Amino acid sequence: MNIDQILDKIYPLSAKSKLVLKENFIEVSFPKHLIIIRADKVEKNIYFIKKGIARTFSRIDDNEITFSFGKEGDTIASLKSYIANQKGYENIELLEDCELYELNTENLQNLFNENIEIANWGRKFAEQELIKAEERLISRQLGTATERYNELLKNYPDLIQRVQLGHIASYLGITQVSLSRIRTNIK
Amino acid sequence: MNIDQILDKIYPLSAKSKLVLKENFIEVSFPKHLIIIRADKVEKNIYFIKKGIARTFSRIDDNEITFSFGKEGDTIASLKSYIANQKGYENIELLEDCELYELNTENLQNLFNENIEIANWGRKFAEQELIKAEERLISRQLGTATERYNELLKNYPDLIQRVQLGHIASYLGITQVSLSRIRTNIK
DNA sequence: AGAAAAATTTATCAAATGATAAAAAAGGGA
DNA sequence: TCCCTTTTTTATCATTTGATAAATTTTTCT
Repeated sequence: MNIDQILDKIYPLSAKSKLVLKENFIEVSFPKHLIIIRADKVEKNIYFIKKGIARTFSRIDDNEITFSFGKEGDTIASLKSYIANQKGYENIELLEDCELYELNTENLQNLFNENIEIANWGRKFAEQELIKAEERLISRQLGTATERYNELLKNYPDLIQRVQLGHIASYLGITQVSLSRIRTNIK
Repeated sequence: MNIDQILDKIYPLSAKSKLVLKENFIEVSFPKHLIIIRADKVEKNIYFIKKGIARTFSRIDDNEITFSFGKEGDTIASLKSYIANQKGYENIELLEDCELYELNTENLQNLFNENIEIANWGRKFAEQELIKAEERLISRQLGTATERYNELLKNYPDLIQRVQLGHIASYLGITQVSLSRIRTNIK
């Protein structure tokens, strides 16, 4: 998924504004297992996934909780850093070798104040992330772990192939052992 | 909490832009128990709470799940309606007699395209809701029901006084009976 | 105030999940 | 390929939470 597709999906910009915004992106590659965003740091960059997959998680006294998975076209960001310039809650780990579009956000605030199209692009970006956050919140609260696992299988059949079970278990809010049990019963 | 305080808290507007935006608000009062936002409808209005308290919830085959509580200064909105003009996931019920600022959103899209300050106000509004949604998602996933109840008590001591236990239980993701049990053990 | 409705507590039993440990299977690197 | 590490499965027992029902307390309405 290329940068034009990613930008257009958020909000359609004029050719001119798009050029101005695109100047702030660079294309980068990072290896599997890299933790690209750290919970204890204020991050200056956000990323859009060109190719690969990532997961957002927090560590709570020895336990890891996975909040979301991101794939091609999705965002990798410390929202607290991006929005409030404060250190965030989440770590983000690359689960495959990834090609990313990196956006340094220091200059973005100036663009928001100068260019109304880019301001609205930023508005839509936040709004779309907000809808996704709400959907995650709702799906997490609905039904049993078994139901949520089946839901996940239905909506993201490729995820199971690309992500290890322990991460999926922590996404579902159960232990890896419980998920293994559930899978046995489904078969 | 008056409308100027609410608007300023989101993003500081020039006097002129603030007047333009404020023209779209009206002050309204509604009684306790009213369901002001319905999950099965596309809602044209969003609200800010001047006085009172509300809860956001979904009904899933006979069970109710409370996603959030809102108090003075908070927003009451069907995010899907506001952002995507589609029917939302959530019902919103007033838990007290409420005084609200009602914002009809049909004209808001035009303002976003015409006034860069208001566009940035809308951006900040979405960003702040996004941070809140993320915090809810994280807090819901952390620790046992007992820990989450104690956390809630610490952060919102007045909530217990104003909201009935069944709603708090469904917010914590447990049954009312379980919460009652937990409270007995804490004492 | 008094009656009716709603909310909360208490109790019992069943089901789901956690914690731990150990075995089996899969994956990665020299 | 082979060895070592990581991941997944399986098993056992303890704990938490759910479902249901009934009793008690609180709230609401006239």
